[in-house]
Amino acid sequence: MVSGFASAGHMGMAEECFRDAPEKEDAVLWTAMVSGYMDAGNVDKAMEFFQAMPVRNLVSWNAVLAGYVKNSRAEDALRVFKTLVRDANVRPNESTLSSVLLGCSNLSALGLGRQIHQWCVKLPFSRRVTVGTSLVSMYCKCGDLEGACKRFSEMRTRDVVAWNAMISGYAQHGDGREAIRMFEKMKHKGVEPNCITFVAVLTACIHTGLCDFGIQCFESMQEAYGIEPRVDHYSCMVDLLCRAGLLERSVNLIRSMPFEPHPSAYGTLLAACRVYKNLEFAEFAAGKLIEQNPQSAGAYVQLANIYAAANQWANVSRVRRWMKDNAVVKTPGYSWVEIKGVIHEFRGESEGANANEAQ
DNA sequence: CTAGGGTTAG
Repeated sequence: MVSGFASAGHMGMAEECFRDAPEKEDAVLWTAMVSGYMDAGNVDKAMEFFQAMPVRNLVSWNAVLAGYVKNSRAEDALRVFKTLVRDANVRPNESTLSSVLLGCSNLSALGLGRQIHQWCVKLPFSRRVTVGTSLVSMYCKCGDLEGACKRFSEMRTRDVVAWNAMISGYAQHGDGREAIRMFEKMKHKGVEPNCITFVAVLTACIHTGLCDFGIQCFESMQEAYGIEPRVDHYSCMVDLLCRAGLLERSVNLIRSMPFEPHPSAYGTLLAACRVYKNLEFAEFAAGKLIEQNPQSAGAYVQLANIYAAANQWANVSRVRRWMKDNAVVKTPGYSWVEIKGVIHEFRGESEGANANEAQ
């Protein structure tokens, strides 16, 4: 019940249940509170519970480790990992390693990642898929693509997740063609791609400018693999089409989506409209963005700039009035400089909906 | 109760 409330984000209820529990020594109960608060982003509360635990097991330690990483506190995660290895009377397992390697990735701490890699080779479970995949991912994110390839080739079994890590690694490093080659190889080996595979492949297409192949993938994921595209797939497609200058196709795709697109899709479109000087679609994209977030200045400014570039000054002032009517708050820009030990702060113009001087 | 893979604009 405690973990039920915790996973639903009702920490108040979870805490009530926790207090009423008959067995106070139960590590499972305490760990549910720790991970519940970690998931809710309340690291301090989570650690209060962890410190107060009468009995800790490996899962409790892993919950703290994973929680720190999730809440972008990788340094703390690594600190906990050191104490875990040194003086906690628990032996790390796969999930310990996954979390700590992800922590290394977030810090781009390649040296430390390598050290942990060397150290974990000796462990009995080091050859499992999960550990291998975590290593591949860590090497990719720390910029050592060669290291990632080595780990990948050492793996005895490679499931979808392992392939996805390698494919997206190539895609992230701008080697879209190699990513696509891996994708073909994966299919050849009989591993079924899943929805995340296609996000990685579409990303690779974006980076490599392979518009037609991307469209082909998008279609085949539905027809050949029965995977329904999600918001992220649509976002990739919008980006792909926009970069190729196919604005109309991109708008049609957005219109055909069975759900609301991610706001960034409109942002991508708007930016592309500026490049390709398309006023009609710019109005459409900016309108949607403003509808979703009328107080934010970004879309108005973009739109006004597009009109200005087309010498449509009447429209520029229309956008300005529109901004005023919606009481747009422009977050003021700050800058500071240190002169002889004194910090001088400057604040940009904050009021006034002057679309030209913004940006 | 913990734990491996994911993207894009400016």
